[in-house]
Amino acid sequence: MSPTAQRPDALHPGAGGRATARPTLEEVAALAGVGRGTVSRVINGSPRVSAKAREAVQNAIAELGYVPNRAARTLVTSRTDSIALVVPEAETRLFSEPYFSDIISGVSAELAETDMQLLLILVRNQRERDRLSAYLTAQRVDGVLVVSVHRDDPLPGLLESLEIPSVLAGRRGDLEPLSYVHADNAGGARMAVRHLLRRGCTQVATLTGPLDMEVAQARLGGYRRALEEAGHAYDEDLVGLADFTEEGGRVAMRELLDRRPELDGVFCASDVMAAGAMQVLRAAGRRIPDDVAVIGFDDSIVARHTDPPMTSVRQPIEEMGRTMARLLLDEIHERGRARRQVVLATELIVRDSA
Amino acid sequence: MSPTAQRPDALHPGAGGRATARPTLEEVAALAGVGRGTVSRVINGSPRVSAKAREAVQNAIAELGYVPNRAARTLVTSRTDSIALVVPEAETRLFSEPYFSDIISGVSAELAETDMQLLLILVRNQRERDRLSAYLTAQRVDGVLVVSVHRDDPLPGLLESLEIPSVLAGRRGDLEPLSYVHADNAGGARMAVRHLLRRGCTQVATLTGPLDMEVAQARLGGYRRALEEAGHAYDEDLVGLADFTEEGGRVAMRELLDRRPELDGVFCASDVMAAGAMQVLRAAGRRIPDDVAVIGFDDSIVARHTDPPMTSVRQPIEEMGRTMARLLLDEIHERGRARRQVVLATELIVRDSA
DNA sequence: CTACAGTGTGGGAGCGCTCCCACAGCTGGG
DNA sequence: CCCAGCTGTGGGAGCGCTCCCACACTGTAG
Repeated sequence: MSPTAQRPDALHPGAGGRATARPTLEEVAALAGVGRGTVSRVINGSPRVSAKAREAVQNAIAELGYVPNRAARTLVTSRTDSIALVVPEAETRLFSEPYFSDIISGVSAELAETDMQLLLILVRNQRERDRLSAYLTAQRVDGVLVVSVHRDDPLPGLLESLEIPSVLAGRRGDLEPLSYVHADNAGGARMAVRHLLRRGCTQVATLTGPLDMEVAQARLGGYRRALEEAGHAYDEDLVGLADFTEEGGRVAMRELLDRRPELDGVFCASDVMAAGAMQVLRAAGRRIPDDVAVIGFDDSIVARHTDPPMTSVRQPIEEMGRTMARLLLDEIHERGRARRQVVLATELIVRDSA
Repeated sequence: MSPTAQRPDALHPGAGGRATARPTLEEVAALAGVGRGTVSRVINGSPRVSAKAREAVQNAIAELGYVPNRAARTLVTSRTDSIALVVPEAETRLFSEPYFSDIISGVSAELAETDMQLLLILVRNQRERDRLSAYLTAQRVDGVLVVSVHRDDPLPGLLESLEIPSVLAGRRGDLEPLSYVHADNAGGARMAVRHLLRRGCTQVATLTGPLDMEVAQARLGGYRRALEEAGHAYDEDLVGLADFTEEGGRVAMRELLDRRPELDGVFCASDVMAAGAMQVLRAAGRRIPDDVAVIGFDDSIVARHTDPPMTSVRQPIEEMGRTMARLLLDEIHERGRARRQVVLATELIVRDSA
């Protein structure tokens, strides 16, 4: 314990040592020799302050290590300077896992510049859903991000009627009134199927997600469109209804093989479904990609580790998070601005499975 | 718009229709025919209230749909009723991804019973680290959870000196003064290596994580201990230093094969390293598990999808999150209670790679 | 009958801000 | 010369709570 030993104490340079009470606006004002109002104006960036006063205040703030008390500010402005990221828990498990952390990472990156706080709210049952309603009604956040939506999810409706600024990842349907950001699911699917056709597949099947989700619908739509553009008739027997999960992919793939043993390509609406499908195909003695080419969706971590490594459609998830945050901040600051929609491009990552 | 059309409006049953301003304590008091103090006592569960008054207040609260204003409460109590989950971003990428969501899921589950809010703070560079310091010093949270720690991470030291209740996932070293929760890394590693020995391996190598992390050290320690217990000398040539990543695993595995071509088992301190190692082994013409048996750590999603599916050590991550939250709440409510440590058991999930 | 604990209660003070009104000082036009 | 009209400024009021003091109103002991 030498006197020069550095201690992580660097935050009260002015104060004479131990952690005293936090300085208030009034103390800053006293030190700067101005009134409370002037200090407040400086902090909030008002132009109506003389250069001299502004400098005095800034020095005082630095000297005291002043940080505004958020609660006091919230009490009078009824802004909270915080937004909620709501995750319907059921979805988290379905989506490829990195999705979740990447969205958060993007949102957080965008928020880092502001002094907004990010509140995380997982909703896993009706009770928690009710709590969330009460929470939102009590105006405890300035805005809401929703990570994934089912067609019949009541949450977006609630947000709409409460008129809370909000942005969804994905949408409920074509005419989603709330702002949302999503990847070009249809385009990605179309790109994948075209890739299969180009490499010579003539019997291209698909494994879908749960069709009460717009993402699943959109990916199926892209599949269908690519086939039709290439002059193939849409054949329902080539469509395997599944649920984004590995086990669902296995089951649907088996049925598909029974119905259409001659199929030579499969576009899967998620990587884990594709992984399941690949297991089934291999068990059935099909070589990948020679007998059957397989493409997944998400470009998640499993895509790199299947055997062979999987060709997959990548969506810019972190960018989606960033965009969501940006839209939300806009909506919060310019109340009543029109809702906005953003579609981000997807990309085909070609590996060895197709 | 029929008059009976249901609107999601159920939260102001007493109010005569449109969203009016939120009711205050005072209005509740007026309606219940009591004073402000009595209402406050009822809300905060004080015993010094007559049954009659309590009932009147509860009715008034229900009728008005009253929800206390958090900011006002915070202003006077200087409790914030929120805790921060801090994620040093660099780590997130290293750890197998589900780790992150599972910890959050556990924490959130535990918090659901309380009215604590969960704040998420990602720290990815020095600037954000500074902001966090200011944030914590300004007492904007009642407690802090830290998701993963390096030996030289300054954050735990800061938390210690600010005396903020905090719980770490993992620890810096043997004598970690802060509360922490971690999996039995050493035990899991030992279990894995014993499994390899039991199946007949005689030359068991290991791939380590970065040794400035205690987890990596502990897993290496478990490896060493199992070998010594079985009467094998510790052989440095069988230890490949890596960094938890897939590429790191590949590089270290190649070196290991050069040094000790006769090795017949590898314990890897993470699944993704094991996946990288398996690629290298296969490329070198080794059959898994017949020529070389491989075990990973984390039992993450990749473990199920490698070829062959990987035997791996599972840690109870969600349970870790839950426990962290529980310890933190205790520490917040009983200020100055002794720091606590919790170690949770790991489990060997046997698949086909060993 | 007075004294005196012990309950339950009302309401003032005050947490640290922002908002806004009043006012001082300084132009410049009539 | 006065009176607008600008800046820039100080400080009162008040946001919605909790804390705590003072004050009934009981009941029991002296």
